[in-house]
Amino acid sequence: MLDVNVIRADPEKIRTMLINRNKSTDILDRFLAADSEWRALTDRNNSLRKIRNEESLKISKLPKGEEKDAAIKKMRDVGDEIKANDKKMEDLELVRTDCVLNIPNIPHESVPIGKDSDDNVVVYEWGEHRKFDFTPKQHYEIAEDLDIIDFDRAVKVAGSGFYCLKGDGARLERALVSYFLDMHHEQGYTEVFPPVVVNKEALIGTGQYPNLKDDMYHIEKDDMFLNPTAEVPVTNLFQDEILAKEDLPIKYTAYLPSFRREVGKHADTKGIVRVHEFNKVEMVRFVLPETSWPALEELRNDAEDLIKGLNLPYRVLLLCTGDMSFSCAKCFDLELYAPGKDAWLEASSCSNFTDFQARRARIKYRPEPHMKSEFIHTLNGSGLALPRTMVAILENYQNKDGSVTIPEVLRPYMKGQETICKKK
RNA sequence: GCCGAGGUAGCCAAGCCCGGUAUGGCGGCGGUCUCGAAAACCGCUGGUCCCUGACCUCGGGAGUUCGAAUCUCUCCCUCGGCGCCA
Repeated sequence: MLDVNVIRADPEKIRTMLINRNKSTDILDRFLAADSEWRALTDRNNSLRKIRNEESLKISKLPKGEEKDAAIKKMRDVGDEIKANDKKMEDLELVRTDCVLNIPNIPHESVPIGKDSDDNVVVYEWGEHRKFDFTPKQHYEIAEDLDIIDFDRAVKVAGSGFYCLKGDGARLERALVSYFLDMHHEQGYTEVFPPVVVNKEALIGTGQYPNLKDDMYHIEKDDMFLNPTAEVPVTNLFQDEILAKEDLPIKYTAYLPSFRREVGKHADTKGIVRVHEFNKVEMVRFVLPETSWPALEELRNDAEDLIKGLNLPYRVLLLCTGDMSFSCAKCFDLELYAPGKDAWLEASSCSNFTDFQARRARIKYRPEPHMKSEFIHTLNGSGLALPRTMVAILENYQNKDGSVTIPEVLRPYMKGQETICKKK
């Protein structure tokens, strides 16, 4: 959520931003109209309340009689007008809130202006693309040959878009989670395991609600949602808090399943590149405003170190204005190269949300004792999404005989095992 | 799920029955004093705005009233007891 004062002060800046983000500017005009009317009514009610407060106190001191009755009658009219104005304001408030909750964050000046993913900028690539002396297979072929992922039986349990890891596949998943969390621990993050089910307030806090509401699983009876990303429960842990300045920065990491309905997205239906439920390790940082830009670089480095450790080729993308998600001021995607598919797979998204989420979730700090509290800045990044890391490992580490070599850093987590071979 | 007790400022409490300006303590910050500190004393210590001032704020929302922390309804949360249960 943007500061409404910023919107009022320079609406044209917001208009340009919306255009750069490929969004309609109607929302801005609706906001401005509702806001000015709302403000006028607020002022009117403010002065009416002042009168009522003063007169009510006088009434309490008047003796019973005609004078008192007349004063009460007069105040009854004032009360009625206040109530009528409140009623009008209710509708305006709905429009105002709806608008302000749907206006995206302002991109940082270093973000390239562009229409869609074609305009994203490749910052750099890392790692050699392996030369194969055979035709590399796709991950689902490898996985099915090795019997480490069962797609068909998972469908019986949950439907399409779900999968079941098995044997060394399940063990590899667990090894990856442990490796990620241990690395983050060394990078100074505190591990948390928050609830997997989140409420609407939390989703508003991080910006998934209302604009992504149709892409989440909703538990109607309790009006709860299945977590779409650990960013939601972790960031909202500090909802409505004023954090001590000396406690910042706070660095949290969490391993949590994530759920996405993926409506209307039909690409990559085969395999585990796009699925409804996937595990992810997430990093979240709560920082002082003046430190959030260097913190974004650090966060990205933390994620990159995981990939480097696994020795997977990857590239860093700087997302353009049109492709960036709603709450971001700036976002880097880390994409792993998958040679079987011959494609780049997004395994991490590292973003600075500046004060956008903090304002929605009301997370503040006090710059100096007795000074007004101010919003902190929040950042998060995947470190990393499990399925796509799994895909990249299977495809990059596959051998001619159908086996897969286990990356060295994961072997300690798998009792020293070096390869995943076909069971006889 | 049922019954009971609660939710008041950073923290702890009073006020609620019986409606009339949000009361005290702790902690924190500043000042006086001191070589310095402690103690003592004084002041400050929720939010918004068009900031000499006003309005809002007692878990959320609605209602009654000239006026609601206080009365009524409703929802949420915490604690305790009972029931059910992996």
